[in-house]
Amino acid sequence: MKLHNTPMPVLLGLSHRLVVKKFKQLIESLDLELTFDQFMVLMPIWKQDGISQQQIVEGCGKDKTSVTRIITTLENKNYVLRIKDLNDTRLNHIYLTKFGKQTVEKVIPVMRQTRNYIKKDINENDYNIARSVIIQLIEKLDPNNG
Amino acid sequence: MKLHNTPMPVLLGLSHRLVVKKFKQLIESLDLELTFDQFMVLMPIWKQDGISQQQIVEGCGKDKTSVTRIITTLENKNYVLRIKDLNDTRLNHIYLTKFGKQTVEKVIPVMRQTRNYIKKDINENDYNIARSVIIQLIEKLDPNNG
DNA sequence: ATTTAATAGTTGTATATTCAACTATAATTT
DNA sequence: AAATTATAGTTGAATATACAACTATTAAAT
Repeated sequence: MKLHNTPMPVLLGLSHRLVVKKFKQLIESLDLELTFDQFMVLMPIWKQDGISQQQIVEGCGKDKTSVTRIITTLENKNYVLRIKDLNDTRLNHIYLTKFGKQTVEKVIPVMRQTRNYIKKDINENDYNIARSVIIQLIEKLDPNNG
Repeated sequence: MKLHNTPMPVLLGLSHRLVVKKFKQLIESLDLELTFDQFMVLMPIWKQDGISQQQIVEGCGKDKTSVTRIITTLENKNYVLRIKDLNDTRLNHIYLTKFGKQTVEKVIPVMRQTRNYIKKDINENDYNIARSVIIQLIEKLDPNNG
């Protein structure tokens, strides 16, 4: 596949898919029942235990529908608990179980490893420019960011 | 959502989703029964009528499973025809119908418009660096490209 | 205070993606 | 020539995504 004439949207999709694939290969060696997307949802919960689903949406960049369903999956796998707020019953608080916490903490070094692997051999300055361009794209396209 | 500490894989996923969303909004005004991913598969067929599915895989950066299924959808919508090669019957040739051709040619300007919208306000040199970094990522991660 | 609007989350439906296993055919190897 | 391997494409199952419509609850407006 010749990439140099490939439109940006295709490049973004392709690179995302390949990064996810790489991550999966690495996570496989840990023998965990966890997908990349499930991990993406676990991260904000790990960072802030008891976080609401809406806050998770903001923290992982997924649609609220996806977050709802992934949390259901995570609940069934015993990684998290979903508890209604007593004052505002629209709101759910999501907590990591002990098992969930252990799992996240096994994965984090793998995540870091993946990121280092990705960055290696790429000029650091160019890499930062690429990040900033992608962030500009997001801010431009996301109604919540611009 | 604060983006500056967000890991690259998340940024790639988020940007891709938003670009696709933008494209959809624009395509909506054309009143076509066509998704972004279906268009991504149609493009290489439009460029080379009678192309094989394997070549489409290389041309659109999708998995062969996805391509198989999207082509089935496109066939049902009467955008393309799937015809077995007479010499090598493993192989399918995919042809655009008249309707498929008309549809692609309606969408192409919208695609270009989307790309221009995306690029606008972003420093051209930075944009090119971002492209090249993403291409480096892909080449590094894709077994077929490195 | 009652109506209206906003927010948090869920569900249905259609689509897309991935992995693994599979069929069928063609090309290579010995 | 027969056995092996590679290639092209399909299918099943599990997961993820998007949109719209929905419920329930809280906040704001009049």
